[in-house]
Amino acid sequence: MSHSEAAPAPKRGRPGLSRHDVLEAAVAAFIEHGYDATSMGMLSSRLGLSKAAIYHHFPAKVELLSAALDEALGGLEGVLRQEGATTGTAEQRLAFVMRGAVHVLVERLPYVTLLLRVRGNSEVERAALERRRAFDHAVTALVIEGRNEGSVRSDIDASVVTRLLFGMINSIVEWYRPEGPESADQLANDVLAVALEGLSAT
Amino acid sequence: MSHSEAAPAPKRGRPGLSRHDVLEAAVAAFIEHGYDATSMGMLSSRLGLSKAAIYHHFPAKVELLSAALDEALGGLEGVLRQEGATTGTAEQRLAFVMRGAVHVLVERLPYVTLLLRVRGNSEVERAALERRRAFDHAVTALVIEGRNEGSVRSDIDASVVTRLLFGMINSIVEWYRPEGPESADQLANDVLAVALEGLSAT
DNA sequence: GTCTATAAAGAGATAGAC
DNA sequence: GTCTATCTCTTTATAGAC
Repeated sequence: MSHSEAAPAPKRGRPGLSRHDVLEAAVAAFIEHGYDATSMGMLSSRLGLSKAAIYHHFPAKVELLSAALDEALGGLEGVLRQEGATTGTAEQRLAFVMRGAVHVLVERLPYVTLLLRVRGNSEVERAALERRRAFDHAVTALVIEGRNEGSVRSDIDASVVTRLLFGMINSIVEWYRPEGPESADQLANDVLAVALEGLSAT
Repeated sequence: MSHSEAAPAPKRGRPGLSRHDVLEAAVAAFIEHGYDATSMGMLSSRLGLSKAAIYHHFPAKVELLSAALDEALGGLEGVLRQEGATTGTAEQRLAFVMRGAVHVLVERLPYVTLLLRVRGNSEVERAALERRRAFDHAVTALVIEGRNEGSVRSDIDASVVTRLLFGMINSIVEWYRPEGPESADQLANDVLAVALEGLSAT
């Protein structure tokens, strides 16, 4: 193991802020004001640190964004690599991916929130959008398999269905708070129920 | 009728840009880069106009935002005032409001897109969020009536159902383009179908 | 209705001390 | 690992000519 920057473990005394502390505060600020509109000065006052000190942890503002987006995308891509995403009927795999996406969204809420606000205004943002599109395509493929299998309704365009489905799931970042009454698991159950069965009674 | 600023009709010759032209360009830029991150310089180069000239049409940057948000909120509030929103069963009224929201969203796409990105970082934004919350509350009330009536499923929390429902509807701004193959009416039908019946076959 | 010029403040980033 | 000081560029907005 290297001796520099490898272990962000809380060294005793007052070692200053860790890379992770800085990233967390930055993501919170980016969500509040938008990435472009968040100045290094705002970050430094939130952290109780000078602007220059932030550059010790990250070489540029855009690296903060890049690290945050990677955190979100890694989680979503991880769901597709799990066994449940490749085993069973299309219906089972689709349900697994939806449930997994809800869990990632809840467990990495600020990072995914930031990802969903990216519009492609820089190289870093465009690269993130590209990875997000790849994830969406994988889900659309599952929806199409489900139609062929007869488990997903086929009277509506597959990509419209996928978009509405993920519109519903992604909208969770707008209101869900982990400290609230509903657990991630309950939430995932509710989302699955509404998405599959609709909101009509019976 | 007053003679100044009343009729934005295309006066002959080259009368310069209208207030509406400026607003449209500003909203497009705000959507691309975010309100705070959009500079008056960016607007002026999009319009082929100097920065100073924009101040002839709007006294401040924030007035552009205010006018745009009012356009979106006026449309949504208008749906609630129509007869279909106050007549019939809760199920019928809820369907009417959902359909109406989809139509407003499509017809005023850029304005609603901007509204959905507002986070409350200024007085103008907070006022818009307040009006949006009032709209959401009216819809939640319809969902609750639907549950009491027996037409909306009651095994899931009413506000969760409402949020998922409008999460789905609002997500349309992320991908729908009026020049595409689907009309607003078809889209509204698809949204109603998926929201009410779910995406499972049968 | 649009322009040039400018004011005053804030942006991202760097140098070098401690 | 954090600081102060500073560089250079861009920001919103205004003044005043045409």
